[in-house]
Amino acid sequence: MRIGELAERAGVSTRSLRYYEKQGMLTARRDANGYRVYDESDLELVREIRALLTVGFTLEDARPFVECLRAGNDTGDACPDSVAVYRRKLAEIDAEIRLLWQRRQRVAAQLTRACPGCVLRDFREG
Amino acid sequence: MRIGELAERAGVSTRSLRYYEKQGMLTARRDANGYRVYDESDLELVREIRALLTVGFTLEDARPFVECLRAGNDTGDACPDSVAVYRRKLAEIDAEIRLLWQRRQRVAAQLTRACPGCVLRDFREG
DNA sequence: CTTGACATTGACATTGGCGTCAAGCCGTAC
DNA sequence: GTACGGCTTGACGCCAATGTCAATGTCAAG
Repeated sequence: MRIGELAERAGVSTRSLRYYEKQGMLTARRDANGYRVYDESDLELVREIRALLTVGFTLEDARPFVECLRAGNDTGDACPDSVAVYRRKLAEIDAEIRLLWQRRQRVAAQLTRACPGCVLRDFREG
Repeated sequence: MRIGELAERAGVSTRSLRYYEKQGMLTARRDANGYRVYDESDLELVREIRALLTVGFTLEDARPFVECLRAGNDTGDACPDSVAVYRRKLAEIDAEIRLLWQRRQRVAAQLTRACPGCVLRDFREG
């Protein structure tokens, strides 16, 4: 299939597919016209990438998963590098949540100080 | 005082101060040389901005606080607009935390599936 | 006079994942 | 032949908050 069909089937823009290719996440054969040609495995690959991006992974984070799939595994997370990324991302997410929570506490404290009753009123209203 | 001293005392770069000025967050008198001249109230203002930035506010978020201080209030959050920003930021932070939490759950589920025992082992180790 | 520390403005680089043109080639249908 | 849609590459825009030149001006000390 060509880039338009792959984009359609994977639910991404053609722009994104070319971007992924430029980042080395995707490779495409070319036909006589120079048009990119993809097969079913490329579709799976793009779907893997999208699934990871939607849970907050970066493209770089997704790289080991892509390489794992390319190596012939049926899932991208069948390789130790991918599992390591899972664990690292979990830690990152936890750190972010802690940071956000601290900020929340500080802002809530400021709000309470600036406008006593505001926070309490929130709880009663919502 | 001039820009270098203000930067030093507020703990920011001179580059940042000029940027704040370009964004309309800070105004400076100029002496005969064209050099920016600041007073103590400007220092307070910059400190207010920094305090807000460090809890995750954007410069735009900080604008009502700056205007509140300029209006003669002794704290930046003495005005309703500032309080409104507090409330909005609280809601934003809560939304972010919820999103991160959902992601965390999904990643944890994937990790468990890809490597049963990994998550449990984390709890035992740490 | 020169050096050096400070000041000025302006503009480009960074990070990420694209959207959105722009200009042109390819192929098919009419 | 021409119109249309899909493909190609390339490049700029966006968001935030600076960092980092670059080229030049100012001022006090030696």
